[in-house]
Amino acid sequence: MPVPSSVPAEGPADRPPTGPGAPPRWLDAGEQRTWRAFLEATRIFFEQIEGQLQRDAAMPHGYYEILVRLSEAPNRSLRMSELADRLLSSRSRLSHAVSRLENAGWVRRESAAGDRRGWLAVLTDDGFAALAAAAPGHVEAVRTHLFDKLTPDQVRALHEISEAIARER
Amino acid sequence: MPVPSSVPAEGPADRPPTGPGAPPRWLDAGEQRTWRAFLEATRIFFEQIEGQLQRDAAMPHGYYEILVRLSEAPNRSLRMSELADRLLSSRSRLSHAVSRLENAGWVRRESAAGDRRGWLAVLTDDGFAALAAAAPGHVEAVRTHLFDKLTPDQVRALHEISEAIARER
DNA sequence: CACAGTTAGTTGAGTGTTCAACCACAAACG
DNA sequence: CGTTTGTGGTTGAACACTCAACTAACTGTG
Repeated sequence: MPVPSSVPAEGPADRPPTGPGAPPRWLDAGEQRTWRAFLEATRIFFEQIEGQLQRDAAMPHGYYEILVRLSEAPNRSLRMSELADRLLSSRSRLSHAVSRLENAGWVRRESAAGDRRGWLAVLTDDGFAALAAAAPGHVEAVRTHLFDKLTPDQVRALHEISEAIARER
Repeated sequence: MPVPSSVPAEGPADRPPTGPGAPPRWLDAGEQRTWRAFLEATRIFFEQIEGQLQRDAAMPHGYYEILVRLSEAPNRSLRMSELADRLLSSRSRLSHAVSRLENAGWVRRESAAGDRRGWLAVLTDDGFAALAAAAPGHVEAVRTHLFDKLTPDQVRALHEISEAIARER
């Protein structure tokens, strides 16, 4: 017997409509199917993306994104905190990741002018080359496993759905 | 300058239309926006889900899913390989995870009858209780961060999109 | 200008995932 | 039947992420 298998019997009628004491708003059968399909799809998709990048370019997708953001920035460099914000990454995660990218010679740290607490992450030429080498295979994977599987209407819908999910926080 | 910033100049006209030698099919500006919105949405969403479960139930979402699948199975038990298949999990990941769940007293291993290589993962009463305690908060989070943000049409679309992405592999 | 509070960033420990190597048993094959 | 090949599952090392604690420098306030 699954725990949230179906809508359970309602609690007493005088319960408040929300809050910690309220009965859980279980998913109905259709929602349950949508939820599991969504989990399955994202799992399969990101596994493909991650796998392709790891196999062909020896980097996790998160590191690829760091390189992309840096490559787009003026002077191919960005303050650590600014980079973390754009990537929706914790400072800690970014700090660890940049350390590894630095060891690989793809990124270099430079202390920020005017704020002695601050550091810039700078994309090196080697880093740019690694990104340029990785990009075609990665884009192809995104096409194959995402865009090619959807109709133009579905792509539009996915865009709107994504923005709705990301809205507020 | 971003690496895949726009559609690049086409290569020689006698190039093959696909294969490793073909020019990359870069994302156009709209696809790029959709792709980034999708990444952002999934990142935000899973961070919420993971965070809620970690805070309130001290388990990662992957472990919650193991408990759910076991709770749904006859005798609350499943062969390791069957469980791995249903979760789209590697055997290694599942093996490590079940070891931890075993240490927590939430799952127990039982050798499978008839195949001395095989093992069953069995949900314990403590495990069921932990799942039952975690479920309401988790379901609420799924509602808040997914279903509540979408219109019924969008939920339907998300279901179809998810199935399309998961189709074939 | 002292000092309380905030911001930038790093660090290390703990946890989870991957990958390749591995052992034990089962099935298939000549 | 004995040997090969496949399957079920585990293991340990390497890597990545999280969380909390921490240092250092900046900012605002009286």
